[in-house]
Amino acid sequence: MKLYNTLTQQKETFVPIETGKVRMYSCGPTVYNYFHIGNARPFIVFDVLRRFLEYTGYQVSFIQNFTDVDDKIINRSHEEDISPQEVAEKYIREYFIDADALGIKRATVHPRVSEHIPEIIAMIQTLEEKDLAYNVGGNVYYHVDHFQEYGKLSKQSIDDLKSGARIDVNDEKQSPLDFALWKKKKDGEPYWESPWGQGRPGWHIECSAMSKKHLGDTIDIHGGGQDLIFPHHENEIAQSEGCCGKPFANYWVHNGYINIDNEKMSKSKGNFFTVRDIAKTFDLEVVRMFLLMAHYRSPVNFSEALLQQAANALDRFYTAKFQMVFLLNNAVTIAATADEKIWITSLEDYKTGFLAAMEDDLNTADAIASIFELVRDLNSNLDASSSKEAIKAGQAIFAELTDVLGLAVKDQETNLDAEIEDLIAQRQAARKAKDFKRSDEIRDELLARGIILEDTREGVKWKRA
RNA sequence: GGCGCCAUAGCCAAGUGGUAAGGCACAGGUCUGCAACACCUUCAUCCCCAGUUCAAAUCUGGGUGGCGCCUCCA
Repeated sequence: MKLYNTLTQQKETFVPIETGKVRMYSCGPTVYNYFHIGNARPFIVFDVLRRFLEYTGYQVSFIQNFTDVDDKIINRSHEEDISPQEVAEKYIREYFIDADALGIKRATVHPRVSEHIPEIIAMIQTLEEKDLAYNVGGNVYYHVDHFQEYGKLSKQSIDDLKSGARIDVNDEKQSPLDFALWKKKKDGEPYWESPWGQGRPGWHIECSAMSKKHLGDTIDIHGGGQDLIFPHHENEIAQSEGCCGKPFANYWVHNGYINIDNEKMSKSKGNFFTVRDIAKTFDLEVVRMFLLMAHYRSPVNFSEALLQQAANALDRFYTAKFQMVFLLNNAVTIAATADEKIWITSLEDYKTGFLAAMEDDLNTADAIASIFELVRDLNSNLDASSSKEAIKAGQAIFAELTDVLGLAVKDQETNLDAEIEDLIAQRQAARKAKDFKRSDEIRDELLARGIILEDTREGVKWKRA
């Protein structure tokens, strides 16, 4: 497949380091709060990339960290009057609740900073030995001027960065661009013993250390939001390549922002919606659909109206999926006819289109268009006279494609209250007796209870509103 | 100041040289007791100007408008 590589600023054919295997790392959340929809985008995008790579036959080692040592967590622990560890534990649990509802698979490993302090210390020591780090009274900084390639990811020269840098009040640093690898302990903060005294790691070093530990010195794909390109990923490169003397990641993949009224959504701007809040109004699968209907690198605007559009679109998938279940349960013929066999073969075209889209820099928008075309075909060509073989073929290709995207994964509910079942039966009796007034009353009442009835050619069906 | 991104129908959104995918909404039709679902039909020449080319939404130059990074941030 082809992936847009931020490092080279062009689409490149993906070639893994080791045949058949992919090592990828994606920056995970700082666990101090519920995550917002802007955070959700990379989680979903890289989940889909991972699924697609697995679908195409790769064995994927996918690492997504939890940042559980951080200023924001410490602040939160003071606010909530619990320990930083408890804050982190709490929001890691909450992360999984939302991530599960978004259809995000668990990473191969979800490493935590607090469990990698020895690796972090070792890495900083190596950087010190290579004259890429210096200690100022317990604070250790990265010596940016000593890393020749600094700026290669963000396409900035050190001089340009310096001229753009805000005045730094920290006069310990030899250059304003130098960043902390190890922070000296302050009162009321968690700390670990180190060669430089008690303290804790800086933000950037954790990803370098955890990536190295779980995936090795050079990885295939490193992902994250575009806002991490500088300084975070630039600094990761400086640390990892400075330490190991090898390329850190071959492909740097960055997703675009989510905007509110055309402005970037971010916690610092305060214009954000947490996924947890959205879950009150929408099934979170709708959020997944919404995001995948656009290319991962384009900015997307967020609003409830747009989410509703996505919800309606997703309904189309489910209507087709459930219709096939219904048809299969009622089908009388087993084997496909000659015409059906030809039709079954023709379904492969949708897969071809889907794959071409996904292979072109993960074009999920185009891939979803292929699924919509498939859905129209299924709706047009499968009916009560279809054979089980044909219906199963339709189900198989639909499931195969939607599974790659993690969409339309839910099964139809089958259990209804006896009372509601009874009402449906009463309505059927009324309809038979041409008592449409009564039958419409019942339909309205069920709608009020969140049950939508549809009288199809094959009989009455229901679904949740 | 440096670096980068974007501008396609009412809304969303694919499309990097050959005369505009898909979804939502809307309208008309088939189906239905009605409705819903489904299906059929209708709905754009791609921000502006100039250029390259037999041919450009797609390449080049210049505008206009919007956004992002350079500071914690997905």
